[in-house]
Amino acid sequence: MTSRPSFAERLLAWYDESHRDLPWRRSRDPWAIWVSEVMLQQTRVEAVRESYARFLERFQQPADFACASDDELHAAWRGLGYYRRARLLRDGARAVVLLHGGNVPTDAEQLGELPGIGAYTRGAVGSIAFGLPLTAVDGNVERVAARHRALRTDIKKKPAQVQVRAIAEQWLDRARPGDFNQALMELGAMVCTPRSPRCGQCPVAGDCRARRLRIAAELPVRGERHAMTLVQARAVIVAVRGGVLAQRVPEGEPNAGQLELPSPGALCSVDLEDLPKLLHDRCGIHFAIGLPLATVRHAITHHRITLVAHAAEAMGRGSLQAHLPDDPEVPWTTLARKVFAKLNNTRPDFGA
DNA sequence: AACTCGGGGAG
DNA sequence: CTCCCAGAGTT
Repeated sequence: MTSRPSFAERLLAWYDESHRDLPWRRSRDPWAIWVSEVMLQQTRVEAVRESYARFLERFQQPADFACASDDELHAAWRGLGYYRRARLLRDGARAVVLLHGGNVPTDAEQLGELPGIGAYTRGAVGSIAFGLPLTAVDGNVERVAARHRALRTDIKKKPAQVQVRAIAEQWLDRARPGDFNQALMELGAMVCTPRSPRCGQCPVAGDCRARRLRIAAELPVRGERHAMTLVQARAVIVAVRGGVLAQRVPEGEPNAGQLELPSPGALCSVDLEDLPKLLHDRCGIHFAIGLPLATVRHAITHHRITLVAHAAEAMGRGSLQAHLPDDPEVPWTTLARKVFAKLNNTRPDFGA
């Protein structure tokens, strides 16, 4: 009786035949791989495509990014979200400069000790850039493993995580670990998708338990999600020479360090009558509030924000500074940019 | 173990 | 609308 090709053999044959030609798959430079892996954390491939080449051109080596300013960092990361990832990547780049002479360490343990590099990124960079026999378990791998073995326990809980690790370890092709890890993720992204999996195209469908049980689309099992919190926020638009007044988002709040329109906070529900006092508390300035100019919606983590931006005049400036609304180098929050975009649509003279 | 961080595209 | 994505750090 001839045995079926191994899981890795079938997967790699499929990958060699049909994988996407993505920019980071054309490089074996550990810094380029690292950057791509961090950008891809919780972020779609198409969103990363746009930022990736530009980032690497601006920051060709860890040492280049290690000395980036906060505003440079923000400009390079704009549109990707999770800006903390970028700061951790910079921390990691600084550690590489300080501890390893500017070269990404080829040792798995040293790799894993760098800021921002957890188990997944260590496995991805180590296997892809250096050929180390490490697994790289991400959401795709969790899903493929849960389905192939019909794991019905909560995929994010410890027991399932341990099982998925063991399965990936067993599957891993130690001759081509980097290609294997990418192939597993490619399968999750293109075939074993969260909804409507394309089992007919799957190279390992033959021994997939979930498919045999016809429960592939129901796996993996996830726990209850955090309920959405509705927020009715308000902000003011104060047009001055040189742009509009902006405040820095304080540390400890989402988007810390970026610029927002003066407001009691993007996650703070506000009645119109309370707005002047709350603004004074936050900015130390008295504002005369005018009519609403724009209403925009935005979602951040588990908050659903409806922001009303009012025309206003400021009695003094305090610590607020004027910035140009449409300058891509200014670290406006996405929420603020949505307001500007709306104003440009409804009042075409606004940006000028 | 639970919670936090952004944003957008698919279904 | 809802869900999920090449996760990691903090508490």
